[in-house]
Amino acid sequence: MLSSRYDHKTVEQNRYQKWLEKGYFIANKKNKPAFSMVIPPPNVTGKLHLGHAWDTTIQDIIARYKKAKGYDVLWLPGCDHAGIATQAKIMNKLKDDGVDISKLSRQQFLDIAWKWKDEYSKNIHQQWASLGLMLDYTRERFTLDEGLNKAVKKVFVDLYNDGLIYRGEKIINWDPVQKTALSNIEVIHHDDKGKFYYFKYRLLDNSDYLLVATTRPETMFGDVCVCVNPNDDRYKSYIGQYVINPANGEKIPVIGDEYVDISFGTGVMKCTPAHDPNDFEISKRHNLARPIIMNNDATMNDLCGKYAGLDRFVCREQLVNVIKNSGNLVKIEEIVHSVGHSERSNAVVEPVLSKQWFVKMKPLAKLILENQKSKNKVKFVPGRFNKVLLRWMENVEDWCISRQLWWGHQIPAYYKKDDGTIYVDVNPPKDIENYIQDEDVLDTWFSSGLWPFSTLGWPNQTEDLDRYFPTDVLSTGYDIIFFWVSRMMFQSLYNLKKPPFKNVIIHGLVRDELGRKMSKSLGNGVDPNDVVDEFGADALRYFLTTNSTPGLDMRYSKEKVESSYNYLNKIWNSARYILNVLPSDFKVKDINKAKLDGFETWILNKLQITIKNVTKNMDKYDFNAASGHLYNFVYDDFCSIYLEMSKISLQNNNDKYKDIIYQVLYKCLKTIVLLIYPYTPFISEEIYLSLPEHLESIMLENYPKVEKKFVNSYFDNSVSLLLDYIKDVRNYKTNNKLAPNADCQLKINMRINTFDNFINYLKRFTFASKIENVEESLIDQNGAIFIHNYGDILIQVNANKDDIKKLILKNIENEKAEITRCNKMLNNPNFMSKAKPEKIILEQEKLKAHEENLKKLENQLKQLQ
RNA sequence: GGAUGCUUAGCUCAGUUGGGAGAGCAUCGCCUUUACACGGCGGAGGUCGUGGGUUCGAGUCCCUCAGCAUCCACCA
Repeated sequence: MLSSRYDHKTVEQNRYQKWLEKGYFIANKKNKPAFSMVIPPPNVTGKLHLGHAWDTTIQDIIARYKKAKGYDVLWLPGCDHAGIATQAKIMNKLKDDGVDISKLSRQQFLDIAWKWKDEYSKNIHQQWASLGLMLDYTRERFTLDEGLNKAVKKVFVDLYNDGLIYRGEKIINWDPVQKTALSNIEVIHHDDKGKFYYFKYRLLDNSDYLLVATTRPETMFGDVCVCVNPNDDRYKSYIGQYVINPANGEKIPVIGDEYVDISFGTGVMKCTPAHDPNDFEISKRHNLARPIIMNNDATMNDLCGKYAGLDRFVCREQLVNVIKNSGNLVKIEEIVHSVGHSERSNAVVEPVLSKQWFVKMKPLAKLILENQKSKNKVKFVPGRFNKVLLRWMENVEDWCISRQLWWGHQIPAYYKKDDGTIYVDVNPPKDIENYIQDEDVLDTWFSSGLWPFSTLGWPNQTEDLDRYFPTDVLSTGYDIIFFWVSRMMFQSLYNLKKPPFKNVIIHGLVRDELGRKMSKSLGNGVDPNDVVDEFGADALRYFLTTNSTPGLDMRYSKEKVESSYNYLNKIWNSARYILNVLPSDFKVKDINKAKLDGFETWILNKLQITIKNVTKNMDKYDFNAASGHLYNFVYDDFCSIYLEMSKISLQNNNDKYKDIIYQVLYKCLKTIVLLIYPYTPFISEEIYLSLPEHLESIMLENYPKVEKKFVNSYFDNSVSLLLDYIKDVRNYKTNNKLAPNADCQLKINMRINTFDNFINYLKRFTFASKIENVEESLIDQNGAIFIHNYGDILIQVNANKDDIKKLILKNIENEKAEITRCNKMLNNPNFMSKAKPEKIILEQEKLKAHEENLKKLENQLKQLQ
């Protein structure tokens, strides 16, 4: 028996532990078709946020739904080592603890990091448990574990041998705080206030100068020339001459290069090959030197004279002053321009020439582009994200994969000590003592990209790989399509010749109640733990998955979590009522449909429609729509109508029919619980286990199926009629300031078949003392008449004649408008020839009904006058 | 500069092939009726961003413009 109030804490307590102990989460049902997903591995840097809760709840709903549908479901958990983020966090903590980081060895650091990882993955496990996620922990993996390392090394070596990984010197994005290279997409561009400095680069004889504008004066120490467009008549003649760099007094040539945009700025550009990607390209064309002028912490180096050792921005300020004093500063413009920042440290990224490892992207991008034209196309939900991916892949540049960190997969490249010969292999060279392994590690996303197959045992041909790969669904946010989805796709297509998943469900971000992105600096983050504590995991899960549209952001709303909670309370209490009303010797029996009366036929039909609609939308991963159908059924059809009506039925029927009502109540309740179960497993399990007959757990149940024998809409019209009558009387009473239970007498004129007890139901819900069935509706001079589309009710109360007249006139107007509308359509040759036949018949029937109503109304109006 | 998404009730949002505008919260009135006051019943509230087009018919399809948001590329 359920307690009198829905209390999420008692419902959710210990439940997860029991599911775990029973092994319900473990995939191994070999006799069933396989269905698999891998979790997007969260970073071991902190707590899970609402975005994780959203993403994983979507997956849990799918997992539980598919399991109930008869699949052998594998949902594989794991965490990501998150190289830069984790290393930075650990280093900061060590600093705070007073540890001298400079004295830390690589191995010492790694020992600390692994302990950190254990601690944080423990937190993550706790959060997964509190959300109720159906994860198969027997297969849990970590992106830095041994198996993954084996996969990473193999992929690196294969790509290297295929010429798709190379080591080269290029301009990369340098994070001077983390002191590592970054890939292009780890750089966040946003508009910052800046300055545009105009400097004179004077000719050697000081007869003239070229005006050069720059936003980064400190890079002038790396200038090797000044460029103009050879087609620019203003400056053509300067090509071949020399000018003086006002920063260091060095003489540099003026060269012509068509890259220079004649219409931009002054039309003269300084060229700093080691600190700008475009300048680097120019230097290749003109065979220029590429001096690097900064240290790896973005302080100036020895090439910068007295500025050596100064931070780049301090240097900038001082240098500008010096040049100003020398008379070579013309003006400073305040501008807003886009500046690249490190995704993790937020430091201004310094473009700098550096030797790094790269993945050659064009051939790999081609694999994706071709796959998305083939039968094996990965289906994106919503579909537009496929285009987002393709557009990016079409323009993708080579991927810088080496990171100057310790926490990650160390690159399996070895350099011979004497001559630097490179050796790349999954195993170290035999004469390892003659080699040094590359110190760098790989970008975290390199190993995440192998996640869908490395976790299943690849490169070994394991049973799991055979059974569960490719995975069926991947769910993730749109913010990591480029980082992760694309990389998994080409890695899988390259290494396994198959796409890694069949469907990708893309969702948005969870924002705060004001629509702002949740962030630490704003302090507006909502901790899922707090929400679970206050409203329960079920309410949170329901809120997250039913208040959003696929692919769009959502706002967190405490009100809506609360409303979800109230919905669950509604289900809880309806269950409590039903379980209370069922006789103690209740046994589940087949319902003989031949013996069903109106309301039972009606509700069972509604139930079938609900099962159909919910299932249809579950299959489309449209959880908002699916839950909406159930919600309407629960509130409107079941609780507001059937449950209330069944109270009357139970009073007015014999024991035989009462038993049918019990069976129907039971069936509805059980079906509701099974349908909502994927969303809200805890409360569903609790109610399920309270049912008179049940299995060991709702997790072993099958998903409801439409029972065709109960599809029967015969009584729909009469139930609608009854409900309309009730509603109209209530409405009438409210509008006439009568108490809901005020006595009234009804005269009704029924023109359709109804069912037993129709009058009893009507009486009970309108508090009518007398109900008469009359041939024609009449206006009673003592009371009001109520006019209805299907029939008429005469409500005998003391009412104002004018009000009645008004009401009739209003109804006449409505009917006329409807008739006009119908006529317009039916007289339209295009409608008649193009519309579906059933639509035409429908319109004709409507027209007929409206015309009849109009006649009656006009008749009534006449009587009243 | 390119691309995408959004604009519907006071607020937050649904609205699936074009065929009588919906929910939650808020609000107003009535009801403590024996599942639920975390409730029930009834109501009020919308020229569906602007302007045009297609259509018998447009929140829905096409075009224009505006505002907001996001992504990509970026000029020194």
